[in-house]
Amino acid sequence: MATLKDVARESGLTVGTVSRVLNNRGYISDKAREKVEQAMKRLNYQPNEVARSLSKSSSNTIGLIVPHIRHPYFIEMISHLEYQAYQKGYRILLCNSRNMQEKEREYIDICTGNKVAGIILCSGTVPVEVFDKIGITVVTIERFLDNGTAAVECDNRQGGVLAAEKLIACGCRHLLHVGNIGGVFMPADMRTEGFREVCGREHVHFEEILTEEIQYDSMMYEDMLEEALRKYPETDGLFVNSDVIAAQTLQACGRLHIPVPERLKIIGFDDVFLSTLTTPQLTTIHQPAKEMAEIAVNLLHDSVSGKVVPKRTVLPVRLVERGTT
Amino acid sequence: MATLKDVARESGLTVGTVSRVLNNRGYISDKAREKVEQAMKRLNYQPNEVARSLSKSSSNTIGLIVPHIRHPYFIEMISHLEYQAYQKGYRILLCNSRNMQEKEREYIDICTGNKVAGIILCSGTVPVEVFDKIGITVVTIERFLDNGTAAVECDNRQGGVLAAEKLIACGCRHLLHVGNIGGVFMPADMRTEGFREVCGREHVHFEEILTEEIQYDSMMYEDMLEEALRKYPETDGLFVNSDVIAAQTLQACGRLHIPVPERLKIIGFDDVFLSTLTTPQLTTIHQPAKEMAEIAVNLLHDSVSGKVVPKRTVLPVRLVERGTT
DNA sequence: AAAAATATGTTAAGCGGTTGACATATAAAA
DNA sequence: TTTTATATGTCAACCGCTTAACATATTTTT
Repeated sequence: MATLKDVARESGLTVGTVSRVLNNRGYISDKAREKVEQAMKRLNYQPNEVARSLSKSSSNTIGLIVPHIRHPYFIEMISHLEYQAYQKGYRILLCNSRNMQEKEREYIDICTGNKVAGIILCSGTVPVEVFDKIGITVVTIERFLDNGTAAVECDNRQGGVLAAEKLIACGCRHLLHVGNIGGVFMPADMRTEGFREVCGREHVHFEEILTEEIQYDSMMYEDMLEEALRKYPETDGLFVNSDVIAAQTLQACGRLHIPVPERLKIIGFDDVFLSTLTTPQLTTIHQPAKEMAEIAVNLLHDSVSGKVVPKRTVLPVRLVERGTT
Repeated sequence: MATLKDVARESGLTVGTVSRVLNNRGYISDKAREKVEQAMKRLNYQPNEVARSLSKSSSNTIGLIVPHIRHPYFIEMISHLEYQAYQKGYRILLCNSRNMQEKEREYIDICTGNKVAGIILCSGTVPVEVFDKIGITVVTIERFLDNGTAAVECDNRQGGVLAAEKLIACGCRHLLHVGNIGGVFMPADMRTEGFREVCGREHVHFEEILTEEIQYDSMMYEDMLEEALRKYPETDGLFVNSDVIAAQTLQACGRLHIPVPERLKIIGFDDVFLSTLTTPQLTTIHQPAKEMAEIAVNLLHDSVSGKVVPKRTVLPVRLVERGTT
């Protein structure tokens, strides 16, 4: 494999000049640039990114920490983030915390050890202090770190509001909401707030169920939903915190012979690919994942470049009506 | 950030000894190991993987090249591969070729530039020669490189056989198969072979449709399927090359008022998460993604370690019967 | 008691690119 | 013509870890 030195020799220039060309630094004539490029082509030169990273003590890799690769929401995020990162010359080091503090910690160490440019954090099992110590730029997506870390989120509260309003407008009077387990605060918890607010204002009765982590990890919500629908048989409107839950609710409804949307209306959250593949298709709250990903990468890039970045970016959601309402 | 030198000073030993401890090389006494570990803990030492990779001119990162992150099949693969890699001390550099030769080439360059330990290739838009040149260990999953590269695949032909036999056993007499577009050979093409074979042997009439890349990339098969079902209205048994296609076929059937499985039976392929979320749930050919991922990582690891590895590993598939048959 | 195995130290080159200090040469501007 | 901007060369340190060569000391084995 050819090195910078080889390119210097081949082009009749020095490493200094070649490096200048490579990094667009200082004075370079078109002639020199041309010569260097020719030489690189002839030698099929491939810069050694590892050496580069070492000498700059920073790579162009972004550590992407998610709690769950297979969860449709994170799939969308990963996909969009990869694309945005690629566009800006970053690579993605994929870190799956599996919602376990230990694994998340290890992956954080791996990120620092690999001198990532920054971390995009979609997981949240680790205390803030850990991030304070490592001295790496972090941007969160739909997570909250209480130390001023730049965060990108969607308007979760508004999502809850839209869902409740829609269900009530559809004539539902016995609502049920499946939200996140308490514990650490997450932006997604605000969905519940918005939902409660509207129900209160409109004097509509509602019940609440919080999902456990084990369900989140395994994406097995079916039994829980079946149980819930048995417990609250009068339920005629359901707002759940993800399309995965909504899809599994449909399965449960099938078993319980509850016609949707006739006897039960369902609204999910995220608007992922899956939501158009169920029968009926899911009415859901659209989360602008693409834009969130783009903004997250931009924030990271700007932040790494020393720019001042907004600490909080909230993007609008919207209701997408399909077949379950 | 503490360096090896700091650890050496702190432990009262030399870099040589510390490095020996870190890499489990040469003679080390338990006392020395203890001292080093204590010092590392006190200094909160984190080895600089970049420096390590530079000096070994190889990192512990695996370049994972997929053609499509959002496609349910690759999601499963990515998820399993991440886990297996993590278990063996490898990281994942996520590369999405988007089924474009140019992007795949670029990502290959990125992999070499980043001195990945090896590449796991689930994409296949680039000619073999490219891989011959780069001198990096490659393992393919469900792809074929005509240069002896180790490949992991499932028994695709058998999958086609099982599907055809099942449909025929269910009484279907007008079969339709949706397979891959021609062009480059892929193991998945063997599904079609197996299917044809059984239909021929059993004298059952069948039609074939090949999907275009644009559909694969966008995962928009619905219109195509609707058209196909219009073109072959007598179809009573359908075998498609992925669960995504099967799920979208169900949507098309909904619009065309074709009852499944009463008037049309459908068998998908892959057995991904999605297949239990449609209505009815998908009968499908189970691909042992977890095992394939594990084997792929093992092959890569062994191959990198200089061991001789099998050039071809074929894993069994099985029919999973659910609601569409 | 001699030989071999074990354990650590010392030193320094090497991985490949970055960067700064300083020198020098040419072209453009004042 | 002098000054200034532009362009390149030279040299060497540095990023942090690995590794080989060689020396030396302590144990263990024969």
